[in-house]
Amino acid sequence: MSRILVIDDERSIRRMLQVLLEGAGHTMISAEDASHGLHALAMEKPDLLILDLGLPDMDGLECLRRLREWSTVPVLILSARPDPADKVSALDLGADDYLTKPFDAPELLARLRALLRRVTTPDEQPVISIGILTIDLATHEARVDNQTVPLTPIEFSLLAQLARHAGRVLTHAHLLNAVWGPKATEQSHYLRVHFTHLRRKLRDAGLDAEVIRNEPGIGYRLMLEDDPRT
Amino acid sequence: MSRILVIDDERSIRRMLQVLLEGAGHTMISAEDASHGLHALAMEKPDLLILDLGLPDMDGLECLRRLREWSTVPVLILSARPDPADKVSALDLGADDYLTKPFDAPELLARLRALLRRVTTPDEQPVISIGILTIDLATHEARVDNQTVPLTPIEFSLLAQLARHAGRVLTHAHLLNAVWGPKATEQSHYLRVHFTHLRRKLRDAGLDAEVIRNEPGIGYRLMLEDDPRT
DNA sequence: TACCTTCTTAGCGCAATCTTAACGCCAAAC
DNA sequence: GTTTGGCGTTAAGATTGCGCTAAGAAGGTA
Repeated sequence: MSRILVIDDERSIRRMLQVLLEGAGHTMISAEDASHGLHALAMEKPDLLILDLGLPDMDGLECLRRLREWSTVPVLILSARPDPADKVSALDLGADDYLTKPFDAPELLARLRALLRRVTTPDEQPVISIGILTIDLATHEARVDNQTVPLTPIEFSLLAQLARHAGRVLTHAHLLNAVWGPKATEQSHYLRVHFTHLRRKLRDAGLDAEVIRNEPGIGYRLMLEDDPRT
Repeated sequence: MSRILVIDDERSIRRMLQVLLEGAGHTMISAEDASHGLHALAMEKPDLLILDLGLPDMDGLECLRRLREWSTVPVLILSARPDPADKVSALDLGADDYLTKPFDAPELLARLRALLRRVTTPDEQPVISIGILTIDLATHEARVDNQTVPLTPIEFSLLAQLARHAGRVLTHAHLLNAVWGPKATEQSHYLRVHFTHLRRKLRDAGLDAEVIRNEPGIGYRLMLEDDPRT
């Protein structure tokens, strides 16, 4: 998901954050003091910085001030001091959020998500790419070879459902529920008709229609790669 | 400095925030329940929203979810419940920060400054140009070939909405919220009528009316270039 | 008051899309 | 070898969504 730099001198905290962040799908880079941290920030260009204020070689606030002279990376401060005045100085020096130790792990992750969401540019939309097929959830566009395939609303949402869980089988009931609502979970013939249309349009656009595969009696799946196990 | 909307049902809190915010140089707008708050958000377009989760007419999280369907305003949550799980849900529904009552006034102000600093992006240009069409958000003027096109307020704000997100599909609900407010999210026939008028005026001014394209069942989009597919 | 602009509401026709039904195919089960 | 259930395909109504027009309603101004 995102690359996160942690500057903290305590090995145990770094360990704990590593488990936490990688468990959430992020990549973690770490540094154990301010000078290495600033160097890593310049070299690695992470998406976000978690900064402990209690560093051995430099005051944490000073570190923050220096990096803000040239970097706009979002910064979440970790600190053992719960004094509100500390929070105010850190936030005014350019920090984006401030958590006091001990912190609640799910809350930390949620605050990271909030920061990353705010920072990722709005045109960096959720786009799913599978081979030459790309599905843009925000603009409701499906492209093959960068050529837009005109899909109807139902066709698009079927494809989007499959793409969201690419490679896995989605049951008839799941697809019907997601596209037509809970009242249609029995109408599996809808799927046969609309998948015919969808496959035809994808084939006309130059895509191997085998990418949408049927699992008899179960449902449908979108193949991730050309995986020629019959 | 900034215009801040406060949605809170307690008069005493609103009073206190008023003193606090205006003392810091901001302008405060307030609403005492969710429905008035959503209305004020659509009408006043504040720079930031402070939302209390304990509202009389609607669950605060529901209110947040609704406004996030069409607004990207930064939101700071105020809540009496310190449960971390509440924080996680609110942050994941689109909140940017979360403070529990009672809060420290200077910390609140600092967190507001941090949010506003992060959000006030210099890239919101007052003039948007797409081909021979230019839209001046400051003077509320639309020009084709440097010739002013006389638009009514609703027509202009529809066009401005599309232009702000040129190339992307804006859903019916998004447009209706942005132009008419949250009470009109179902009245999609408004869009048909006013887009007819808008397209006619643009066509009379010499612009290809195809620049405003309909995505059936979804919404409308402003085409970026002449993209003669189909 | 009268006039003018703008917005709201209703209704019509058309085209795109969806639903429904019917038919043939295939593979597994009997 | 026959039957049966699930699937793909096609085509015909039925429905929906859209563009458009026009007639009130509302609000502002002289």
